[in-house]
Amino acid sequence: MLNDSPQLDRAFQALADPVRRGMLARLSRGAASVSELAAPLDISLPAVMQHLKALEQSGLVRSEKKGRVRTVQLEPKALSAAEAWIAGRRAEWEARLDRFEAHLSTLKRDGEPQ
Amino acid sequence: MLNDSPQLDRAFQALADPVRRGMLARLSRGAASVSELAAPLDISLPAVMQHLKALEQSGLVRSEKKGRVRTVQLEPKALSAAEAWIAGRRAEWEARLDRFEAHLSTLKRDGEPQ
DNA sequence: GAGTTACTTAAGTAGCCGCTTAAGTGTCTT
DNA sequence: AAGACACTTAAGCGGCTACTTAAGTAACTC
Repeated sequence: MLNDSPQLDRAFQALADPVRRGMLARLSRGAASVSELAAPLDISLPAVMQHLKALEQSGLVRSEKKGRVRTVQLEPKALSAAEAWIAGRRAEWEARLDRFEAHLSTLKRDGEPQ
Repeated sequence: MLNDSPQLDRAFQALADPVRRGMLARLSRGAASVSELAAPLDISLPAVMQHLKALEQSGLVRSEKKGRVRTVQLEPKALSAAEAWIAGRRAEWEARLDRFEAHLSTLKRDGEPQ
């Protein structure tokens, strides 16, 4: 498990903003243009562009321009990477708890050794 | 699904820093004191305290002081909350993809209607 | 009670973040 | 060719972040 990953930094950083999470939520229901992403938001277009840039650099999103319209898509791989990091830590913690509880019940069954 | 959650903001923000992810990784192997957390790090103790504060405010970690030692523990609930948000978006996206592919194979079987 | 240990608080600083307005740049539409 | 549209770039600004050093405070240890 690699904690020192600029890619994970960027992914979690991107996820830390409610505006960007909103954009991701919208994108999870299907690809969208920049203006479609901007429509429900109360911020300027350039601000949206900057959020989009953060999302692209984190790898959470991919976009392509056709004519004058840029279409943005979710990139589930980066989403998985972030999810997996968390899941890994939680799994480790819970495995440790399980071992501890197993140990406790052993003591209960056999009586404290020595 | 709630994107406008300061708690999620703080959790992902906390996860966005490699030092804090390192601390969480250490804690997933068991509780630790502040100095134990600080030992492998090349930063001052006050800096560690500030990271710890970020982790506590995000709910990812809980700590308790006994005598002069503060012991820090992972809080799997907050970890799950962050994990679940990501999983939710990914699930939605993948369900959409599945429907789309099912639709494609319908077309292939039945021929394009109209 | 004097020193050591384990934090803790305070204050200051450099750099990044999210936003804005203003001014482009290509691409359709008429 | 003129205008509208969908971004895109640039520049600036206030607030937050991640440190630092210096100076506490409270709990052990001798």
